[in-house]
Amino acid sequence: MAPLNDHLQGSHMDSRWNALKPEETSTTPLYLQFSRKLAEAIHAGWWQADEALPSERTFSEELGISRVTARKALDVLLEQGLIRRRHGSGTFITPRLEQPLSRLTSFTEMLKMKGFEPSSVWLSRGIATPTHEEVIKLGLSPNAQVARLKRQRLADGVVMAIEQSSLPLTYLPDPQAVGSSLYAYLDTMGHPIVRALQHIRAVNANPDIAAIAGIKPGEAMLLITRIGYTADNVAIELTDTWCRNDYYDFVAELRR
Amino acid sequence: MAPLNDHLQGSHMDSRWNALKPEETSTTPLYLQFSRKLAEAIHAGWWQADEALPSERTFSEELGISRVTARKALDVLLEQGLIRRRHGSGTFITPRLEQPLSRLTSFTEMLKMKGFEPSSVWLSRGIATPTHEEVIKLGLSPNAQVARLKRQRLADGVVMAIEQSSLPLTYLPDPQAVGSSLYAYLDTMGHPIVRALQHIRAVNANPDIAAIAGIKPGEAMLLITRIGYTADNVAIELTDTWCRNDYYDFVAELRR
DNA sequence: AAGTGGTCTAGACCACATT
DNA sequence: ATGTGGTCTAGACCACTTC
Repeated sequence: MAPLNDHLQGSHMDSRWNALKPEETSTTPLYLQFSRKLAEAIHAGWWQADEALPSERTFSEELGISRVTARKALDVLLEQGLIRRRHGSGTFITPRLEQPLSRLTSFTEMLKMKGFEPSSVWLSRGIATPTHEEVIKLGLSPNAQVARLKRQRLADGVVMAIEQSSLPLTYLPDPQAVGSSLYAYLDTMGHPIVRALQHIRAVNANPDIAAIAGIKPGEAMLLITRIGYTADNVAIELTDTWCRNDYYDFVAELRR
Repeated sequence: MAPLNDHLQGSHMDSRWNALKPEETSTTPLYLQFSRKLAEAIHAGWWQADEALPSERTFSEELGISRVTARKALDVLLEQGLIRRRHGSGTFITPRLEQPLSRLTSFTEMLKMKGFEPSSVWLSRGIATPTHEEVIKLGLSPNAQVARLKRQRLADGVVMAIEQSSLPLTYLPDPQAVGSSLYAYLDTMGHPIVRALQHIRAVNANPDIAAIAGIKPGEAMLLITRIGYTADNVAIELTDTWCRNDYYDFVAELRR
């Protein structure tokens, strides 16, 4: 028991252990319950940056779960970049400044982290005959039609990106029904997108896009083409996002 | 024993099991040994796309390792997108077409996958006084100097990218000593880079870069700024990579 | 009903870091 | 020497898919 931590070992920590304990009634896996609760605790600032968490064995004993399970929960947070492990030394909170890591920080996530308020404005929503690209990438039959959605993405009122999505009409029969979140709508319709492939490349803004985005034609933009798949591995979403490079950049963390 | 697989269960599979068995002498963890060998086997085409692998229990018994260990090895390949699991059904090879997934496919990786032969040509290697950006991002002291390396990245003889790296002179005292791989050199010097943050954004090519890259000024390029960290979490590498957008694009897979 | 992946346990040993 | 993360085991039960 390190003396330095004594102020945390009394009733303070007792109530904290309780907050981390798994619910008897819940059916979700123990390690997921614990990993979520621990993530909340970290975000709530229970520990300082670079401060060591309780050891895996301590978690195990205090929470009444096996060490393997506790460790598996920590694996999840490690994967998210929330914590780091030092062999023989301990498990540590990743400093906030270095946290924009994880896989690929994107879209509204980054904006929210930077403190912006994201919003969006519909430019058009309707039904169209698919382009050649859409037919191929969405695997459409020859006469099928697509729902096409186009909108501006704003942060604090400034246009940051233009987004155009196409979906087979069979999956989105009424484009007008989509609220502010396409993904949320697909969830409620029973066709959630669970996986997506994103191609990221650079393009010069064409006059149309430039006008809508409020930049000069020819300016470099990031063009992200996303293909979204359902759990059945069917491609049902093709989205192009033109991002203003002066407001947008992507951060990715690589490890060896 | 499914009759359909009988042709794989005889001597064929016997020799295969041996190829997957861990080495008695090796000190590397069992699950890593197995995961590597299995990855090789998959790339060697032991199984077809969408074909089921042997079950976790089968691997466990045949290889003399516990199921937990076998499963942990499979976790690694799952993470890489090489396999997929279907609860109650089995573990399956990911079709090649969908494999450019993983985290973020980049640089020479993608080229090699597409069958190109990567190479590089030095444009300059020397010592310089750091820019303001370098001082800040590398945390240099006021009078420190940097080693600066600049090169063309080619694939099958065509320029695909321009890369400029800066490192504190203390970590790279002799820029001329670097061979074809900066990372390999740093490894041998005892300062391996284990983690890197990459910022990806779009820029218009300036005349200098355009000339070297063989494109028109103003063309959109991907600019990747990478900061590489050692195990001690010290930033020792700052690299800008300008990528020709007609040859380069990044692919990332997202999951929910 | 049988086979598969998904979760969980209790205990063990090793390698590394700190003291 | 002690504590920590890293690996490994043998066995168990559940949930899902397939037949």
